[in-house]
Amino acid sequence: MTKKEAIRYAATVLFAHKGFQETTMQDICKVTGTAEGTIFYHFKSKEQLLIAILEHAKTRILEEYETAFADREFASGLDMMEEAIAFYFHLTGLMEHEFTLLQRQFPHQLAEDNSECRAHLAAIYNCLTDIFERVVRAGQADGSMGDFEPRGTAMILFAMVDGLLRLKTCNLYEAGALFDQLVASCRRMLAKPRDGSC
Amino acid sequence: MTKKEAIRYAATVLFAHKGFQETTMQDICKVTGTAEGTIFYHFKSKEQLLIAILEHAKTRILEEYETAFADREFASGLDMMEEAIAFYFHLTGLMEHEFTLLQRQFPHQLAEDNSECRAHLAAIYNCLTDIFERVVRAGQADGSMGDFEPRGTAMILFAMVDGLLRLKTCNLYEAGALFDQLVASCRRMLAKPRDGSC
DNA sequence: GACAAAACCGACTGAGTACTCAGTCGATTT
DNA sequence: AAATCGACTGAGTACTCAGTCGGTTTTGTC
Repeated sequence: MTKKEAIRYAATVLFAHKGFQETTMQDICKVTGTAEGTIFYHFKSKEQLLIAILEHAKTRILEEYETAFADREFASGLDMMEEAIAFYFHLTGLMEHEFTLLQRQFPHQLAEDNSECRAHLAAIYNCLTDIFERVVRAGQADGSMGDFEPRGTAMILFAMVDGLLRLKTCNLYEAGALFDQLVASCRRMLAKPRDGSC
Repeated sequence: MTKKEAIRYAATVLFAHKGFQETTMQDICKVTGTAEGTIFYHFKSKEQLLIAILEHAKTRILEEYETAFADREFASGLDMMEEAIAFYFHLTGLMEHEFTLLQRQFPHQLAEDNSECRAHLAAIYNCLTDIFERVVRAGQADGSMGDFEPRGTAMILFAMVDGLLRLKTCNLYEAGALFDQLVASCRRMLAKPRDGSC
């Protein structure tokens, strides 16, 4: 790992767990064993360091998405939904620190007046919500899901998974323990309603 | 409004939207038109000011809960669920700044090594999640809901509502627009499965 | 080995920041 | 009229932190 990568990684961990403002450049120095000047040699400001972290996270998330969903076939929309939730859990395990960071407000705050930051965040969230929208459309196409408005339903699914992850971040509940229950709940929520005629 | 209340209110708004570390005591002075010393006369430190805010939020939430749910009868668990979600949306409108603040990490961070703060947060989250647990138990008692593990189901419901609210806080989606769809989704998720025999 | 460029170092700067404290002022009590 | 009180003031203090700059080391190339 190059020194630049080490700095970015250390900053990711520290920003995620201590906060942006709460992390000093000297904290990053201590962890990586570099001098302050070195950080500013590679990243021209603390803000640019954060943006580099977000860009890297975006790139990795899009890559993981490609390998997980490109050229895949699913038995039904409901099965694809299960796969999508599993992918989300897998991703948050793989990129734990990055997701903790994304759950914080400072990236969204920076996004308000920094278009580069805004673009990275938008790419990440579009990718994550589009997965669920694709799921709903696929389920409706193959008849395994009811006729619900796709975008809104996708946002509800995303809110469920993301909300559950937040409980973990805030030490309120161990999200992983609810995986099976979550999938079962989503199946009942999305399945085509059986009409009473029989 | 007394000066002390004005300071607490201004701090709530500023902490919620700018962050704790990012808000200076001088910011609060400007908004309230007081001198710096006055803040420290009423609250012995910046941290104690935050704790006072959380205590006040806790008190109000518990009060609102009392008036909304004490001595109420519901036609069924499913109807009570709808009422619970409506209550949550109502509350987040009423105490917008407090909820934005609760969605931030710094209260949870302070809670780690401040037992007073931890107690206030625990009281708030226990109240909010207990509502949903009561809903599930009531629904199972009257037969309108399936036989799902109550605590886990309550956490999923809470994650849905809280996750949706977060989308709003992060400017990703207007949560209110999904209220009807959310309620309908939860009904399908919780309703007793009709077995195929007929 | 010579040389340039890239990478790295760490003491230093100056703009803030939380908190203090001696003192003001109007109201109430003695 | 004197004494007491408590809310409030704002300049001062000790300290922190992002960012700079002049210098040193490492690396790649001929």
